[in-house]
Amino acid sequence: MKRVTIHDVAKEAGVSVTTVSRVLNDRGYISTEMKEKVLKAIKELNYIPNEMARSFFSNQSKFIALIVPTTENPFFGELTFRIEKALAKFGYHLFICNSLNDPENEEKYLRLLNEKRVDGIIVGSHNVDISEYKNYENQIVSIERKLTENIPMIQSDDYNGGVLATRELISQGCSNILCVIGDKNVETPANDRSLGYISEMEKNNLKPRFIEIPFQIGYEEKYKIIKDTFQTKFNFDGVFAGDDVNAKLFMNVAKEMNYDIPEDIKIVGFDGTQTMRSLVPELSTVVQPIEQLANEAVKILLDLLQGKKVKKESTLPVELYLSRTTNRIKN
Amino acid sequence: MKRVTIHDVAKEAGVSVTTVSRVLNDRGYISTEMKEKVLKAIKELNYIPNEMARSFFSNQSKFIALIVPTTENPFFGELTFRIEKALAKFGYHLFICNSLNDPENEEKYLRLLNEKRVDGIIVGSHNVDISEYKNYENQIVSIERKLTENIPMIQSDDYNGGVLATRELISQGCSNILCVIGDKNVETPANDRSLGYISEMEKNNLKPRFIEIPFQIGYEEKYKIIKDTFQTKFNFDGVFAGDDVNAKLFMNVAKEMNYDIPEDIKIVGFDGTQTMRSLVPELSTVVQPIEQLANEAVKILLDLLQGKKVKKESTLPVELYLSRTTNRIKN
DNA sequence: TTTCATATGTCAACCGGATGACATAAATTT
DNA sequence: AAATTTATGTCATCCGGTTGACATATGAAA
Repeated sequence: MKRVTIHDVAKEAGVSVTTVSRVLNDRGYISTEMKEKVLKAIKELNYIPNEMARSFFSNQSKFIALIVPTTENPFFGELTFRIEKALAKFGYHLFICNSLNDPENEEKYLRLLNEKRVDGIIVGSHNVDISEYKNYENQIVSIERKLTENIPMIQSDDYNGGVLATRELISQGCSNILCVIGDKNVETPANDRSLGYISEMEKNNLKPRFIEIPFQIGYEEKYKIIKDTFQTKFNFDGVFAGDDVNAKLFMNVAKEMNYDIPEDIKIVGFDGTQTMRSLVPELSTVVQPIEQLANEAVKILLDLLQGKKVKKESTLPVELYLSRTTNRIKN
Repeated sequence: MKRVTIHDVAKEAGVSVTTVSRVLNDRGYISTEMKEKVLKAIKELNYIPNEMARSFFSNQSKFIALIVPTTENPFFGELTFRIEKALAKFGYHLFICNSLNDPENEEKYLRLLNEKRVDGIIVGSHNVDISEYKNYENQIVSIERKLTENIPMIQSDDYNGGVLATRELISQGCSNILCVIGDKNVETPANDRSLGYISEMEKNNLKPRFIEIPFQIGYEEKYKIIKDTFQTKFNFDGVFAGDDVNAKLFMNVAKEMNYDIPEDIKIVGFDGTQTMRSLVPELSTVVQPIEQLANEAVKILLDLLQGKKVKKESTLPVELYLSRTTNRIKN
C-alpha cells in the first residue's frame, strides 16, 4: 500500500496542498472552518507527515548526536539518559555514538555533521586529536572537555571537587593521600580535580602523590594497576579516586588484601551517579550535577544552533556526599 | 558560504551530474579515467553528499531506534553499547529512546517509524500496552519481551538461568529461597526465570516463595521493599534476585542488618554485565550473553527490513558465574 | 469610495541527489 | 559488416513537503 501524502489529504479535503501545509504549519490566514475540514481529512486518511522530507527541505534533522566513550560506564549511561530527556523537551532526538576513545571512530561521527544527518553534537568523549573540531565550532558543545577556544564547554566544578574530597580525607586523619588521575596527555577539566587536590595537600604541608589510570582501559586492566599499587607501594591511608569506578575497585582490592576501610584506608570517589550511590552507598564521593550538566549542555547547544551568543564556559557546583569510606556512619 | 552539491562537482570535473552520481554509487559504465577526474573534483571541493537528501530519495534513514527503560541501568547501558557497535558494522546508526516505561512515551517513539525518521526499532522496554505494535510488525524486533505473535523476539535462556541459580543455592545448603520477580502483570520472558526457579524448588521438595519488585521503580523504593522484606518476614537463607541491581541491594541491606553473606544468606543475581562483574565481583550471578543478544537482534532486524524470512524466537544460552555470595571463594 | 486586513486558491520553484529513457560514439565480438 | 558491449552525456522526473508570488474575494475601517 502506498504512503498517504499531503496531496492525498488535499484531495480528500477538497483544498490545495498549500492550504493543508498552512494548517500543518500554522502559517498565513486560515479560517477555523477550513482548518477543521483539513484536520478531518488528515484524521480520516491517518496521514502522518514524512519527517524526512521536512528535514530535507528545512535542512534540519532535529537530531543531536552525543559522543561518549561508552554507555557501559555508569556516568555516561546516566548522562545519556539525562540528555535524551532534555532534548526531548525541545523536539530533538538523541543519537548515540560510543567512541571507545578511538580517534578514528570519533572522526567518523563528526562526519555525520557534514552529511547533514545531525544538527549538532555534544561531545563527552576523552579523545586526543582535536584539530578536526575546528571546522564545526558553531554546532558543538562539550561536556567536561576542552576542545577548541570557541567550542562552549560545560563542566562541573572539578577543582572544588578535588578540594572538598581532599579536605574530607585530611579532616578524617589521612596524611598519605593518593590521587588517581586519568591520562596525563589528555587535557580534560577532570584534571582540575587533581589541581584542587594538590592545592589542598600543599596547604596542609602534605606531599601530593599520583597514580595514573587511563580512563579508556578496561576494568580488568584498571584492577591490575590498582592491585599493583597496593603490592608495590603501599603506604597510603587515603585515596581520592578520580571517579567512582576506580573508587570501588580500590575498595575491592583493599578488601581482598585485608585492609579495612575506613580503618586503614579512606576513600573518596567522584561522579555520584544514582546507580553508584544506590549500589555502593558506603562510598563517600563528590557528586556531579549530572542532570544540570545535561540541561545546560542542551540549552547552550540549541542556542548555538540558533545563532545566539552563548557562554563559552559554564561551571556547575558539586556536592560532597559523605559515607562510610571516610568514616561517616550511614544508617 | 554555500554548501557544495553534486552539481558543483559536476561543473568542476566538467562532466554531468549523472556521471558523478554514477561514480558515487558505482552504477553503470565508468572508465577509470573518468572516475579519477570526478574523485579529484570531489576531493578538491571537499564535497560530502547530503545524506538527508539521499535518505529522502531512497526512503531509508539508516537509523534504528532502541527503546529501553533507561540507560541508567547497567544492563541497558551495556546493551545499548553493544547494539550501537553491531549496527555500525552495517552502516546503521543508533537512536536512543528512554521510555521510562511510560506507555505514552513509548507510543511517541513508535510514531518515529511512521514519520520515516527510523527504519526499524529494537524494543527492550517493559511496557504494558502492546496493541500499538501490531501496525509495525515488519520493522520491529524485541529483546526479552513478548510483543505480538509476529514480532521476532531475542532472549536469553531465562528458564535455564532460573534453574541454574536455584540449583546453585540449593547445592550450597539453602532451603528457604526467596525469588524476586518483576511486575506480575507484565508478561516478559524474564518471568521464565521464576519458572525455572519453581521447577527446581519443587524437584527438591522446597516451597517457592516470591517477592515482587517492579523493574521500573527507583532505587530508593526497591531498597525500601527489600528492607521491609528483611524486617517483616526474615526466614530465608537464599535469594534468587532476578537481576544484579536487586542482588546488590539485598547484599547492602543484609550487611546493614548484620547478616553475613554467604554465612546467613546466599545470593544469586542475574545479568552479569561487565560493570557489575567488575565492581561487585563477589556476586554470584547468571550471565546473560549481552553481546550475542545485541548481535542477533541486529541481524534479525536487518534481515526483516530486507523482507527476508526470520526466526520468530531466538534463545541464547546463559552461564553461571560463581563467587562469594554463594560461598565460592574468588581469588 | 477607497483602503486594508482577512481568507482562500493556484502555480511553480526548490531542497540535493537518484534514476530511467534515450542518444551517440568508440571499441570489441561475432 | 553487423551486432554487441562499454563509455559518456543530456534531459526530465521524482521523492514529499515548504514557500513565495500572485490572483481574487470578502467585510470592515478610514
